[in-house]
Amino acid sequence: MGSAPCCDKTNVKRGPWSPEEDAALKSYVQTHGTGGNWISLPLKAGLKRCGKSCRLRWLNYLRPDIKHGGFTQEEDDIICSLYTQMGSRQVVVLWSLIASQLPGRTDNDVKNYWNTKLKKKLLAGKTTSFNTDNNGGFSFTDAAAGVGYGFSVNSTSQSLPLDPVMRFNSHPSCPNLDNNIVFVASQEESAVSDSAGNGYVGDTDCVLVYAYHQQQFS
DNA sequence: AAGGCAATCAACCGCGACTGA
DNA sequence: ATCAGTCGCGGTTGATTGCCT
Repeated sequence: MGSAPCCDKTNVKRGPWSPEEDAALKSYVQTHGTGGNWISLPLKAGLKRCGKSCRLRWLNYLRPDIKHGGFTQEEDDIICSLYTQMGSRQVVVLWSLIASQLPGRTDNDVKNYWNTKLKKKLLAGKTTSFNTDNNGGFSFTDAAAGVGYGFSVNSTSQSLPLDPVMRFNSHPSCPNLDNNIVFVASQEESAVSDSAGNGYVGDTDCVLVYAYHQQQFS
């Protein structure tokens, strides 16, 4: 059972907001507040918009404390640092949590900034590849450093953990990278697992990972 | 000048979580 | 305990802008 639609999509305006709509929404919220109900707000404010759209517009653009413009180096560092800590522990990145550490920035801002700028910035630096085979074996290559590690599954390594990071660290020939591996993108969603060892499926050709050390951001 | 392409970012979508009746 | 309504989130899309040829 999915959620009930929040509005009649045939009767709401979509797409970019006009200055008039911005003014109407801003004026209404500043005068009356949201009333704890975004769904009924557009009607009261005289807007032909979906309540969710109003909420997003207010939170991401119209709020008085929103900071517009480019990110500072300090903000870059905070985002990278938090992403590193989260990315190695879970598949879903909590953009709202990262944004909460950056006054005036929204989760949408941070997410966009990461996807368009920071991710590429890191890729241009120390890039690595993570390859798996059909038996659960894998290799780890750091192109920038010109170093590669890996192993094949055999009778003695079958008991390694499912989680690729744990498996990597469990293997005697591999360095213990622990928090410094971050799973950023994969060719198959199923190739990404959480650090608890759940859900990793090694049926993909290659999982791209970034491995970098904390001191890069210190 | 114009067309193609890539980058950017505002906005939308879908779904799980939460809350109150 | 259940259910409907709403919120809030991450992921994705698409319009716009700017650059390059």
